[in-house]
Amino acid sequence: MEIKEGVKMEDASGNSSFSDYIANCFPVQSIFDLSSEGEKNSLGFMELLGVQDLFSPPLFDMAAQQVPSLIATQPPNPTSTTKIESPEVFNQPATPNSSSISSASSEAVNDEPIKVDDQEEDQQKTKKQLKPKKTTQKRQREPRFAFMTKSEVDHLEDGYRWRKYGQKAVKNSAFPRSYYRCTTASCNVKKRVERSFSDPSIVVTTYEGQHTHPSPVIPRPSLGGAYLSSGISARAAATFGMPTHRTPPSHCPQHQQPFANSLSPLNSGHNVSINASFLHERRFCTPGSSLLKDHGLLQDILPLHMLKEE
DNA sequence: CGTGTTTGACCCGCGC
DNA sequence: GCGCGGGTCAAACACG
Repeated sequence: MEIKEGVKMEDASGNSSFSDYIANCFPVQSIFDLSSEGEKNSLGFMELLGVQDLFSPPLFDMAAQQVPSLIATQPPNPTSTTKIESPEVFNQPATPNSSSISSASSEAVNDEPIKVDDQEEDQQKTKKQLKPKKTTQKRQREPRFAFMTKSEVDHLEDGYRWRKYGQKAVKNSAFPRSYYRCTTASCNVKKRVERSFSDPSIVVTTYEGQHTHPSPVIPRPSLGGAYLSSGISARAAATFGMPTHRTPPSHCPQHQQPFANSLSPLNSGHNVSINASFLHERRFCTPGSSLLKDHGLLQDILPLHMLKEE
């Protein structure tokens, strides 16, 4: 059983797709559709990842600059995109080995990058429920990203600790939706986990907000380990809820294959983007590969050929 | 005892 | 205004 993930567009504000989000070892598809307000959304991918404060700026400046443009220019793929149900847009697999259905989600209604103010607002809005006082300010939501993961388990390991705070039955779905919140005190990241109505084997994990902290689960392991050795890869993956090998779940034996060659939609024609963040994983797919020299964090960000060029 | 889950109640936004 | 559905709270409970 393989895990297949993707990112879907929450609320279907757009329909451009990253149909080839992740292929080979970890076939993940995604759409980081920033449409509607997306074109003017300056929210960098890494910012959305919540890693902007966690890693060295140059690398992520690059990614943040390139990724949105890729997103903006990423044309809808009529051959691989299938609207299964409205309003959410799903992506049918474009490749045989990538059966993940995915689309990207961002509810970044603002073109402003996420700032601390947003987090404060988020805290306020949560408290607001307890207080009868109602502000006239319309509730603002964090950017959301949804991954569709083909898995038997609902709650996938992503390196972060989550506390379930609610569960609701979903209309038109036999499967309930679970609500999780990052257990870290200062972190407001939430995620929803639900099974796809159209395909119960697919788990839709929707992340909302950004982690304000590194992944608390299992510190960086030694090189050559079976787990991620890259904080970036791990965090990037974890931020998006991508299963990593940092915490190989016993309940998920071989489901979670390392993802490599990932995020190809972001990657198409550019080879620079978040997908490179998962490049590292490939080393686990092909451990014998001597082509991959250790470039440290850079290797997690830059594709191999770029490293060679530099 | 600390942490996480369950679950009914409540709040809020939205459409009619 | 009302009802519906989504989202959240928080007490009770389970577990290691």
